[in-house]
Amino acid sequence: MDIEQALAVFARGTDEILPFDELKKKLKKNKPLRIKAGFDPTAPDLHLGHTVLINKLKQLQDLGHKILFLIGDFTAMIGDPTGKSKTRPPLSREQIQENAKSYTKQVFKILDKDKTTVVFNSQWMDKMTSMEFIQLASKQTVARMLERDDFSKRYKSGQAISTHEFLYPLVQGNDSVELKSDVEIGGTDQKFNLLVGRELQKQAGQEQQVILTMPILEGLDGVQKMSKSLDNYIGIDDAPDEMFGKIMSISDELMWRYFELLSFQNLEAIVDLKQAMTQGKNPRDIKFILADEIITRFHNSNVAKQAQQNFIDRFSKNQMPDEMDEFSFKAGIKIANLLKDAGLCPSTSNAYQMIKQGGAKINGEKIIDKNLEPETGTNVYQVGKRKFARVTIQ
RNA sequence: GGAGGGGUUCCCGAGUGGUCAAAGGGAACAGAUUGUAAAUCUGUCGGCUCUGCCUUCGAAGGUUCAAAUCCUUCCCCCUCCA
Repeated sequence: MDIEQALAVFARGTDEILPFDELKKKLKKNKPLRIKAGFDPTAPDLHLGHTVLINKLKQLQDLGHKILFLIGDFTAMIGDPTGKSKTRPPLSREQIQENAKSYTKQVFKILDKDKTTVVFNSQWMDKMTSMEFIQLASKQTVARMLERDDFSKRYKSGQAISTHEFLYPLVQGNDSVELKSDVEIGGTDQKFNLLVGRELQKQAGQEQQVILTMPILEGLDGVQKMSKSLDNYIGIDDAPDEMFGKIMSISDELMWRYFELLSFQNLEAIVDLKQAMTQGKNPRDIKFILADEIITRFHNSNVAKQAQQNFIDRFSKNQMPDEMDEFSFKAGIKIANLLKDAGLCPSTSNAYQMIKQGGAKINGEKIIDKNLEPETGTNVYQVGKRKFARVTIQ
């Protein structure tokens, strides 16, 4: 493969590559590059948002470059301030260990385990003395830190910024020095942190890393970035039916964004789909294609087909799902308590409201009487369109 | 260290003694519509033994028939001056 082709692989789907010419120079040396990507083990489950970046790593790995998969176990204790409007609560060592384990396990669904080097930044950060840490801190100015969009916003709007949050970009940058990385990949929101790495490498007399930023994937709401804490994510460990449902619930507009960032289909194929839609193809069916590809990737093709069938049965034909949680209660229980205890409503107050609004059903029949005490027998209870439970009254 | 401003229900944000479970907006949830899309309309949105009762307005005390609102102490945040 020549350099131009390799560059095309680097560039596909990226937001920015800075500086582009330096990447070219690095590639001309015809040696495997050291590609660094850092992950904060704050959330134990990977979601599709993370995979935008991991997919890119996979592509570069296939080109023969060396992937340095950095788990920021030390930095996690600081809490990355990126994109946050508030200080993050620091994590304990134990939590981080747990999260890191589940991280690597999931990541190797995409990356080739044997060709990936996993490193933890505590490996060198734990050995750093206070003096060295202060020296590190001296390499950046407060004014420069405040250039960061999220810091300056918080500062201007009168929100707290703790001093330790300034240390995050420095530690991340220092990781690049330790790893002698040639390229660092991150989300667009990481741009500042990635650039600090360049600066620190320069001060350390190293060849500077090229930074490559990937777009941030929006969550199911289509507005905020996909994240676990906002609960707008599709986890790569999600059950097939759940994945399917979530993908179907995204807006048409967002669907194209997902195609662009998550699908491995080539760009021409996506253009064809867009054209088909303007010519009257049901957008729902195009979403089916997306769902199929993604579920096949993380599960398999058969399950993906099954998930689609389940979806059609349940929502298009309005059937009940086959599998649901089962509960058993003693006779005399009031309907509101039953709905709460079966996990269909968060509280009895909420249950009364659902009944009032006609959102609660038994075997598909709306519940009218809010004081109902269901008779003995097994029935399917439902709240809204997607919460079901099979309940036996004894 | 000094001066001032502020902490309200998931978020933003009104409320300065009773009419406050607390305006308004956002998010979310339910119903109608539908492609479990968007948009729109309607309703809900602390808890419970649910036409009533209980607990919330940074924390703890106090004043009062009555407090998110007044007083005291404490904790936290912000701004300006040093």
